[in-house]
This record gives sequence, structure tokens and C-alpha cells, in this order.
Amino acid sequence: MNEIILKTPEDFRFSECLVYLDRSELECLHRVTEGALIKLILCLGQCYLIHIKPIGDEKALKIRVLSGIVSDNLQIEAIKSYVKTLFDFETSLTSFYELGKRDLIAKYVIERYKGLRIVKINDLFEGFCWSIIGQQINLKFAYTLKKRLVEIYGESVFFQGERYYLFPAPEKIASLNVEDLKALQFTGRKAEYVIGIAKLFCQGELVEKELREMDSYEELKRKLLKVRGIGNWTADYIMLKCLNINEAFPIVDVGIHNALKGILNLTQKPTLEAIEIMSKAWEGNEAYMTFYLWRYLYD
DNA sequence: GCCCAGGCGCTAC
DNA sequence: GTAGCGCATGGG
Repeated sequence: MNEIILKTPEDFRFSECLVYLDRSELECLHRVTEGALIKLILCLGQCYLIHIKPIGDEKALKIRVLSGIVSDNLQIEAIKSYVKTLFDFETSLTSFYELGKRDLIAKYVIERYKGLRIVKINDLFEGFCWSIIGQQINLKFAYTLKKRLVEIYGESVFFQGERYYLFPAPEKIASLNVEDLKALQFTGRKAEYVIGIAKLFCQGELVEKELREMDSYEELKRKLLKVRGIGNWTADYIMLKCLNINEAFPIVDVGIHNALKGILNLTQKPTLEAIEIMSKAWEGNEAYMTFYLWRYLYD
């Protein structure tokens, strides 16, 4: 009952996703060890600590439930569904890989990282907060801020000498004031944004189900941009990491710029105009292009 | 000490 | 609608 086998789709390589997941030693919401991922997840209101490792040449994943009681099929299905979402199993990569046959940049990253899938943030509230934390600061400091927030306000379980955390619930963050977060070295602005968004979640003004039902890029973006703290970059980031929008493209993202500079062997980062021109070819596959470009940064 | 970092909101035109 | 500017803070 505490071992679940999940078949993987075509074009999936767990090991490629693991490189992305293992990019920061300061990551506090999962652990990568010996080719496996260990993560505390929330499914049907219950906490499970799961251990995910590929078997049979990555044709399947073996999910072991290390902590939390799995007593029926509903829970098993919920855990499977969580993992499928996390590794974006439902998206077909056919169109993206076709792009690789006619676009040199796409070809370059696809050849190197074939089987990489967008690693999602399943918890939408976490997606909002993480993207706001990451605005205009270096990634290392962003991880530090997230770690402080999670270790103080997130639920956790203790297992074999290690503590594993969930991202704090909106109710928890909504109850804080700006000074609480400034104490963690959030800027006043970021503290306001994060608390404000927590309140919107709690008041039912940001409803996950409603956002997920909007599948038009433009409509969704308009809705996200109304939220204080969400600008162009953040809206696209959330659409990419949480909402399965293939057109999501955070064009001002410094990571994209640096990856393109490296791949194209430029002496300076490309201008926005240049990126707009080259990205015309990526239409409909911008989200995967972005994620593959980010992956390039962790070679 | 300087520039950079997975930007955003506000103002003035 | 958009160009300019202040913000705030750590990393290298």
C-alpha cells in the first residue's frame, strides 16, 4: 500500500528534471538525494512524505510513501495525480520537439535536455509567493527568503533525522503584518504583496479553480495583472509554472537573457527587440522554450 | 564601492 | 500608452 508505480509518458527523463530541482542547496521544499526526490505534499487535506525514484530506464516512477497513512484508492490516485502534475505528464511535447527541427536555438536545447519537462509548482499560492519573492533579487537571496518564511510559518514532519516542510497556507500568511516579514528581510513592498495575495486567496477573490478554467493566455494575463504585485514577468511566470499555459513567456527574465547570451555566444545579453524577433518562431511553445533555456543555466 | 539580481507601482507627460 | 524613477536588499 505504501509503494505506488506510476508509468511515465514518452519524452520524459526524470534525471533531467532532477538537475533543475537540485539547483539550490537552500531549497527547503524538497530534497534531492541519490537520484531520488523526497518531498512533503498535501493531497486531499492529508500530508504525505513521498520518495520518488525512476525504475526500468525511467519508464516508470516508484513512489514510496515514507510518512502519512494511505488507506484507500482515492488517496493513491491523488498522490499519482500530484506527481503527474509536478512533472507535467499531461502535456504533449510533440509540437515543441517539431519546433526543434526548424529553429536552431530550440534544436540546441532539445538535443541537450530531451525528456525534460516543466517542473511545476502544484500549490498555486506558493507559485504566487515564490514569484514575488524572486522579483529583482538574485536567486540565492530569494531561496534564503523562502527558507525563512517556510521554516517559520510552514507545517512540517520529521523523518529519519530530517525535517520536511509544506509551503505555508494562505490563512497563515494573511494573518501576518508587514513587520513580521520585514523581520525576515523582505522589503516592505514584497511583504505587502505577499500578504495582500494571501488575503485575496482567503477572501475568495483569487480562486484557483477559476484561474485554471481560463485557458486563454490573454484573459488569464489580464486577470493576473489586476493583482497588486503581479506585473508582466510574474504573470507569465505563474502561467508557466502553475497554470499550464504554453504561450507563457516572461520575456524580461534575466535567466532567459543569460541563457541566450551563452547559447548564441554573445558578448552582451540580447536586447528585448532581438528576443521578440527570435521568439516569433517559438509561438505556442514559449513556456517550454523558457524552461529549457533555464535548464541551460544549470549545466 | 560598484553593478547586478528570475521587477513593480506610481507619476507625469 | 509609455518613459522615467524610486524602491530596498543581498551577492559577487
